[in-house]
Amino acid sequence: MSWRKDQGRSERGYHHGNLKEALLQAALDLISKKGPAGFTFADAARMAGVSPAAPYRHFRDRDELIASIAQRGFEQFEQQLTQAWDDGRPDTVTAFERVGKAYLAFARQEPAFYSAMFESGLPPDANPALMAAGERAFAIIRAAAERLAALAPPGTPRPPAMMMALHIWSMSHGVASLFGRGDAARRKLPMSAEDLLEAEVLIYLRGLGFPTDRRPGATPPPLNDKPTGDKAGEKAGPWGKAK
Amino acid sequence: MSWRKDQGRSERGYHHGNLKEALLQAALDLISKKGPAGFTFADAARMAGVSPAAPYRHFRDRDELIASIAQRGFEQFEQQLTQAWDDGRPDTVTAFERVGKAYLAFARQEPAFYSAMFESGLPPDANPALMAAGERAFAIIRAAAERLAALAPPGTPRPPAMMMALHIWSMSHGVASLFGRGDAARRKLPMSAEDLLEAEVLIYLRGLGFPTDRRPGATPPPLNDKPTGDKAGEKAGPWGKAK
DNA sequence: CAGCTCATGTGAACGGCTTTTACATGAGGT
DNA sequence: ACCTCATGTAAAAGCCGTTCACATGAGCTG
Repeated sequence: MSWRKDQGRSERGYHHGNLKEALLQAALDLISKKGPAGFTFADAARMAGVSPAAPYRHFRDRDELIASIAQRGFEQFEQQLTQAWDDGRPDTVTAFERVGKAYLAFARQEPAFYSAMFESGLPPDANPALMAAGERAFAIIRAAAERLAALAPPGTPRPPAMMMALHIWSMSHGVASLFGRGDAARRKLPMSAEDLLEAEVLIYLRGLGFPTDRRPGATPPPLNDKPTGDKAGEKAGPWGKAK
Repeated sequence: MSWRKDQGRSERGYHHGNLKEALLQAALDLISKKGPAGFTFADAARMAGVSPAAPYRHFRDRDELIASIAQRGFEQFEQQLTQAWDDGRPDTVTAFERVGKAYLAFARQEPAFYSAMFESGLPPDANPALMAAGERAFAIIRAAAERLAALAPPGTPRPPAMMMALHIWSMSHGVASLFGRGDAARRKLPMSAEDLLEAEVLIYLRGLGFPTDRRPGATPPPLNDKPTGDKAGEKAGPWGKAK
């Protein structure tokens, strides 16, 4: 019984009672500390106070545990994105930018989930449920892009919503994985990852012809402006005072 | 001697003669097949035809081998980017887009290097040489952005080159890691990763005020156009016929 | 060429991990 | 009270990373 951690609150009998949940929780802790590679099945078992073989009653193998975590991550991710999108309130562009921020916030606040979702190296085709969860999360971005595309200024060609969604996703994921987590490759940045992503998305939207003026005192964007935002009052651009 | 692979061409004596190189090569093979997590030190030793302890004469531990590969990857990466950039010939915008393509091509053609560079989960601060190599590669993108920023159309605020470089990097990395490798999470895309990235960069540049017209018969972009490319002849936008 | 030295490779061993198998426990239904 | 089956344990096999004492022989020195 050397594996028995005495730290466990409640004395438990032969059966744990809630092992599956305990293992998922323990795995989350471990992954956030040591990355998905450093995480070991045995460690999770130890942390849950059971023998190294016990987890096999709940997960076929180590990969299935990680896949479960990734799936759960996508579900929480979907929730966060849904909440950020808030069905496009108060206006489409504002809500859209909020989605970008939520993406980054999730990567930062849930690095374990994020790692399991995007950096675990699992074959995505092997797990239909996992893939479906991922697609549901992406569907939020896709729906937001759809609404945004519908507002494309008249006179300009309407951008395909799917393409916009993929672009936004790649920007968010790129910023998140390169600069998003404290542990990850932190380079000296002239601005925060959040500001970086916000500027990127704004410039991109402007490239599509959306007006992106957002001064504090400004009236809400009419969304049917002239194709570009090049008019008086815009002198700083979407970036701040980056050196 | 059960580990001795008879497949080795030349019969060798007690000493391998070129073990370090052989290990790096073997590791590349293995990583491209099974990802950086699936790669094992012992496997590399087996493949090189030496005992499992031999690699320790050349690498402090497994992580150092992976770091060596990552470093080498950044060096090759820098070469490819430099070549693609070609000092901005024949014109800055064309060369800039070529850099984006080269980024993606590297991720696709050298998945093992790419994994080691960006997905190995190594602490970047622990290895100065590795970090330096990474920064040299990024410097190419940065230099290209610098040249591009200098050509910003007059009348618009000049975008900070560092920010542009970070944006381009994050787009490229985002597309590459989400859609770039055959093995990686391949979702059904309406267009290739290459086209996706190209459109993304073009839209972004247009958002900065650069003219991005690139029809086959068109004259080389004058680069001092009116702020936006919204003029006759532009009716399809940077995307193709995406559904 | 003889001899020395040290980089490089070997064998064996330790501890840890993953996974399997036979067995133990006890919660919940009959 | 009894049975059954999900859940947990113990033990073992096989792999890996890593270390250490020892073997080999390439290359220098004289």
